[in-house]
Amino acid sequence: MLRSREDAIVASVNRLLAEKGFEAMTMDEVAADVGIAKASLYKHFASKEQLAAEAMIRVLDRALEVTETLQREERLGDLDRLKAVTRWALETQLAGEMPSLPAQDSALRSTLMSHNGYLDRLMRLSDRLGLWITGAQESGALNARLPAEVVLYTLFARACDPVLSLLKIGGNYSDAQIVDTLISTCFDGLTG
Amino acid sequence: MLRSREDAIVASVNRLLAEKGFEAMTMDEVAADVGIAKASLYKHFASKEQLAAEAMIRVLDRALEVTETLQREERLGDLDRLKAVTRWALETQLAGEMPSLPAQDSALRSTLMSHNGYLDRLMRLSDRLGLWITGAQESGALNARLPAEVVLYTLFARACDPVLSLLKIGGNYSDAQIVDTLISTCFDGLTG
DNA sequence: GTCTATAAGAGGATAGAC
DNA sequence: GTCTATCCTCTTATAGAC
Repeated sequence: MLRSREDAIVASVNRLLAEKGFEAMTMDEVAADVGIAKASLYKHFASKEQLAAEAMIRVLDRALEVTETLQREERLGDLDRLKAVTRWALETQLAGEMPSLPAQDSALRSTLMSHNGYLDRLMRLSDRLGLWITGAQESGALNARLPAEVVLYTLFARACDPVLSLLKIGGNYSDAQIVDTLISTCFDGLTG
Repeated sequence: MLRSREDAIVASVNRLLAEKGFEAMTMDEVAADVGIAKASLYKHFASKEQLAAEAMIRVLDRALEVTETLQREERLGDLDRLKAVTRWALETQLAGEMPSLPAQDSALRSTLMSHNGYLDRLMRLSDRLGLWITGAQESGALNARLPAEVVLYTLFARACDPVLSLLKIGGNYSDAQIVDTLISTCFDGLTG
């Protein structure tokens, strides 16, 4: 019961973070969205930063599940796997479930960087993606002149790319078209 | 004299916006950075949002100058021009002079969307880039299956791409390497 | 136009009863 | 663990003297 209440809180936080970002999200909104008093939030989580960290952990866990499933698909090449996990991230963003954190907020960053649960998951995910990246580079499917670090950062950034929300707001394309287009521009570039 | 004072204010705002973003920048910091009292700021500019709009206008004016210079270079193709203006944007970001605004803040967005000076410049820039985009697509230099809107949004987004600051923080690459790499991933993709 | 001082309000976090 | 009520700090913006 406590667990499901906390799940509900984190689910609300996740959605609000995706919708408005960390700074614009207020603890009053979270409490109202969950349907409890603000003070009760603090019985479950120590701070707004901790709440954001829990939401990120939830997303990282889902990403790790996705990568594990893709790893088991033996008919897939490493480039296919990278595209598939990118597709999952774009679809998650499209569904309004990809929390967006500020790139440089100091208070939040220091909380995240000292949060072992978060760091552990982030490193496990980075390691797995790193293996796919070097694998795809060795097979020639990915540009081998790009440092693996650049590829990794690019994929993480594309998972939160504001281009998706601009296209969504424009309303001229279906969700599937948006995802396909962004996969194409990310991997094949604008020159195609 | 009034003009140069206001120039100094906007220059500080521009730098602070690039460094910390709109929400993290405070009017106290701006006043301290310029070296005047906070109340004096409000004799020049009505609000924090107006200040951000002025900083954006300054950047858009510089972008328009860059595009005009590139338009006059007759030996360049449209794709070369698009790459050159993207390069300028990345170098501006590297120099800590590209203001970063939140993608979805409502108060700021409504100020910007009702600011004629801002809107006018944004549309003039978009129009010019739009001509280059369709030109490059017609000559086959740019993927003609991509809607011009997608290309335009992608270029705007890459001008503020967080990947640049991640690579800069990492410290493993020179500024020139970072810019070349991001131009490459943007136009040629990760597959190369 | 610049300053000091302060209003006004938002938002994170807590006290203390139940 | 939940609530109401409140604290406290930060930040935007303004008042009013010079």
